Order: sequence, then C-alpha cells, then structure tokens
Amino acid sequence: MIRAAALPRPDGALRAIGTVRHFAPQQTIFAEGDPAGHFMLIIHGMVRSCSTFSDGRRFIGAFYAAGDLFGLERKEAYLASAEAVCETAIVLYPAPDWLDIARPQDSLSSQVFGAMMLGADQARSHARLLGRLHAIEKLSAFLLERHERSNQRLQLTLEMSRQDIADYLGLTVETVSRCLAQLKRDNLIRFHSSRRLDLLDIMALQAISG
Amino acid sequence: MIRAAALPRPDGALRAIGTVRHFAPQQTIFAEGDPAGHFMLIIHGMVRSCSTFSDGRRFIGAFYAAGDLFGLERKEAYLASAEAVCETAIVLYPAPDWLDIARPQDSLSSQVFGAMMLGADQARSHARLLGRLHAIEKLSAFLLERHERSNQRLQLTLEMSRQDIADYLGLTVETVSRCLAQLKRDNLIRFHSSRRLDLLDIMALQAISG
DNA sequence: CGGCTAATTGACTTTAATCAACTACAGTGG
DNA sequence: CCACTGTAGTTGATTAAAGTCAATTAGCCG
Repeated sequence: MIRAAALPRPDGALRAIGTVRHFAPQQTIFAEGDPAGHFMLIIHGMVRSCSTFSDGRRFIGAFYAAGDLFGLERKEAYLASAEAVCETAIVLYPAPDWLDIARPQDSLSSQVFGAMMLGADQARSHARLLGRLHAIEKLSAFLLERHERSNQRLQLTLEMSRQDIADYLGLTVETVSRCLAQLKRDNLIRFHSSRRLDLLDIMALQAISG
Repeated sequence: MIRAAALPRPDGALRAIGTVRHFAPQQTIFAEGDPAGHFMLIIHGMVRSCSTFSDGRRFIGAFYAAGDLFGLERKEAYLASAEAVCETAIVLYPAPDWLDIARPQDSLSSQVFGAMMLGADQARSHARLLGRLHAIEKLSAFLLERHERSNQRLQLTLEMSRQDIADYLGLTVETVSRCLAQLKRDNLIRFHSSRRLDLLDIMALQAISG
C-alpha cells in the first residue's frame, strides 16, 4: 500500500518486530474470510489482492510491491485474498488494537479514522463492481446498496438523477433506464415515480448482483 | 463515509465544534484541486464525490448521505469535487494535524495510517479507471502506474501474467493482448519479451490514459 | 527435442454506447 | 387554470467496443 521508500526509516522499525515468511508463485498468503489478525510488509516480490465471484469471475483490486504494506482490515476477516504473484518475501505483524474499529470507540479521532477505513472499503467494493459486473448486475447491486443505507423497509427514494447513477456505475443513462425497465418487467421492482420505487424481491436482486 | 448511527455518540461531539453550511441542489461544496483544509459531516441531504475528464466524461466515486463523513484527504488538495445532489446541510471541521501525511513521520502507527490512506486513494483512482476508461486507455494507465512504481527509467518488467492484468483492468486476456499490440504498432512501447518492455513515449501514453 | 502453458491473432457474437425520437413532468406565465 | 417550455427519463434502431470461441505461435522447463 505505501512505498516504504517514501517514508523516513522505511522498514527498519517495522522489520524489527515482525516474522519473515517466503511464498512461491501463485501461493495464497491469506484467503477472503480468514481472521484478519495480521498485516504485512513486502520485502521483495509482488502480491495481488483478489476476490472471486461464485461463477468464477476473478477481480484483482491491487498489486503490492517491495515496501508496500497490505492486509490492513477494518473487519474481523479479510475482505479479499492475497496471493504471491512471483517468488515473494514478506514480514508479518500482529494488527494493532487501534485498527479494531469493530470495537466501539467515541473519540473524534476514532470517528474520523473509522470513516477513512470505511471509505477505503467502499472504494474497493465499488472498484470490484465496476470491474467485473454487467449492467444489469450493477443496477441490482446499486439498488441494494441504496436500500441498505436507507431506513425504509422496501421503499426506496433515489435522490440522484439517472445521469448520476450512470456516472457512478460506469454506464450511460440509456443503459440505466433500460436495465431498470428490465427489473420492472421481471417484477423485481415497482415504480411509484421515476425516483421512488419498491424492491419486490431482495433475494432475487442479491442473486443477480453476484 | 461512515454512518454516524454505526458509532456511539454519533455526531454530538463532532457537531459541537463545527460550522453548519447549507447547499442548493447541484451546488459545488469543494472542487478537485482546492486546498484540503476541512472535512465534513452531512446533517441531511446527499453529496456526490465526482471527477471530470478533460473530454467531459464524468465519474462519481461515491454518494454520501446523512451521518457520513467525507473530504478526508491525505493530500494538500482534494482529489475529487463534492457537489450537493439535493438540498443539503453539512458541518465543516478543520482537518486534524494527524491527517497531514505529507509531513514526514516515522512511528509505526504513522506508517500504518499512511498506508491505509494511500490504499484508499489508490482504490478510488482504480475505480475511476475501471468506471470511465476504454480498454486502450486502461492499458496506458496501467503501464504508467507500473512505471511510476518501478525504479527503471524506461524499462518495465511486468511480474504478473496477462490474465492478472485483465482481472485488474476489468478486461479479458485477449483484449489486453490486442491493446498492447496496438501500443506497439503505434511505437509507444517496444517488447523485449512478453513481460519485459520499454516505454518509448511517456507523454503519448499519458495523453491516451486521460 | 518434446510437451506444457502463456500469449497472440483471427473470425464472429454479444453487450452496451450512440444517435434519434418521443413521453412525462415540473415550473412559468398568460 | 391551463397552455408553453425546458429538462429528465424512456424507448427504438443502429454502431462500436469488447467478449467469446477457436486456432496458432512463442517461451519455458524437463
């Protein structure tokens, strides 16, 4: 994540307290869902952070090289797998307590720090959507995302225009409109007006969004 | 970024020290490149974080709603604009000193914190690439990104396979191969082997990658 | 040298973008 | 109150970009 060379005392302080480990090409360092108790610094080689969809599609969120830190997670579990791209050596560190945002904290700095972490997670999840989902899947995912952040049970009010949605999902207005029409045709959603709708089948929408 | 409801004492502590401001629909809160001296909490309404390409393409990186914090930047300047989607009220806070990663710090926690911030930026930049660039533009951007992180002047060694590149850029191996062939045809790159190449015209690659 | 995988290239198909009407709707002023 | 206007949204026809399928070539390691 960060190039050690860009910081003073690059890896000296860090390396002193960690455990060195070596990985062969294609070897898994940790898998999606593993308990996230450590973070890592790359000594040499390269690591890819990737996640796989149920149907086999794969998405790589980042490549990490010598000097980069990775595996910093807000959650209890890693959100993506890490695999060695080539012959790689890393140093392993126990995750510091202050990383544990799951634990309730209330200072201003904790709130700001938590917002940053959450923002990073959301950006990664957004990249995954943009990189590997089809138009109809993007729309399903978008509606579910909006639904999760609203308080309503089934009703959903979209504050933004179709153009905004298109620019968020990497599509055109026309495609957004057509996909919403298809979801309506399939009885997964119902419109009250162009910006107010009901989600009729959350499970089906989840199935579509991968 | 973070839903205040998910934290104890949601906005009480924060709201106490900030300045409330109101925005009309479509109004700009801050623009890409503005000095990043503040961050914001949304009281009500909705904000979009967006960036515009030289040719007019627009990309929205995130929507923020009531309770979300946004505008937390590692850099001196905001990396994307923020605009009100609808009638919106926010509270403005001065950015805390410890956000200023540009200033050299060397403690372990600073390194970890900096890595997280950088990782967030990279994920946002990756999302922008995935959302609004064409295949050839993605490849140009990818080569430049790899070049920046290598020490070589013009030579570039790709540690990863074409499949890895495809999964990183949201493309197929065939498209990756065809785009590299086109860049070669246009004399922007030259191959020594399939994973070793020279960048012959950085400026042209930058122009292509938007 | 042979056998395997990675990478390239070509032919064709599919998806989403583009271009072009057309409809719905909100706000304005007669 | 209702016609007029302008914007947002939808729908259809066509094109362009990238994906798929298939065959071939290049590298690599025994």
